[in-house]
Amino acid sequence: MGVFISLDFESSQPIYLQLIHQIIEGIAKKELQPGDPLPSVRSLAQDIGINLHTVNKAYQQLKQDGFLQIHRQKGVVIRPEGIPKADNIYKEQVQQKLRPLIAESICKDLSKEEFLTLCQTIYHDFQIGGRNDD
Amino acid sequence: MGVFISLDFESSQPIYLQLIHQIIEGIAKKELQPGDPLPSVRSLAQDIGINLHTVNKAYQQLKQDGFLQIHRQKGVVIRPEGIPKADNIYKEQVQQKLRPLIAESICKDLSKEEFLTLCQTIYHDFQIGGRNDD
DNA sequence: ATAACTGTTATATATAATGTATAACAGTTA
DNA sequence: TAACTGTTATACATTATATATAACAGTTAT
Repeated sequence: MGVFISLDFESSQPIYLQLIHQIIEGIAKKELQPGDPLPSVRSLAQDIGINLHTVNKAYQQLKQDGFLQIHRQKGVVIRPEGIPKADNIYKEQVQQKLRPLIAESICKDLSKEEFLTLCQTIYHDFQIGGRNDD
Repeated sequence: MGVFISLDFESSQPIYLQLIHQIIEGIAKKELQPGDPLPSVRSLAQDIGINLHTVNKAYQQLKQDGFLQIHRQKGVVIRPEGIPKADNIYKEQVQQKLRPLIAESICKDLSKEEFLTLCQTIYHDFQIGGRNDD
């Protein structure tokens, strides 16, 4: 089971945040599915050359956000019951994060249509095409 | 000209970042237009009860990003030539910021259509009061 | 039972980011 | 001259980030 984590140690973005995003992307791409095991804090830390506490910080936050389930003596797995669905509170949090990005884009004359196209491109990268099963 | 800055000192988000976002939102809403003056670092700092260096840090970054023009002995104004238009590099930066947000939304079963609707709502918020009919 | 493995906790250290506090400088304006 | 600009420098405190060890409590395989 290969580890598909790529970190940028030159980035101003904290390592534990990059780690969180990489794991979430793995889940979004269905490379990681509910029940799938993740490396132990020690093995993953050694594999990517960082401290086990940095890995643990990422795991703890992912657990807090409902992405992971952690058994003290067993191990770490993707939440078997699935990731908690988006509620209204989450949607507001998303909007709060989108706000500065959209404001800046408006200032720079990036049209709404272009912005939405940028979003669509990312969805395409994740190979999600607004699937309809009716 | 009063600048409506509202900061959340309890937030984990740095003050200078909140300040940057507020000013950019003001420009996006056309409340601040090219050539418009901004308060001096000292007066704005005193108005909102923070240090002048915190204001200066925000101003410097906004200058770096092309939003402000700063004359050493004159003052600070919204860039008279207008804000630099979005280029491909900027679009890639936007996508890089959108990526974790979209990945998380996919994990939480927020559909692409719902996500784009959230974006649309924000665009609608910025459109209010931005109507200039002549 | 021993050894190797889990997550967890504690302590300590180092560096950077953030924010404040003073002070001074150089130039402009009233 | 006095009051105002942005700018720079220094110092300090707090928090965030990251690492380094060490130990603990339970599991699992040998």
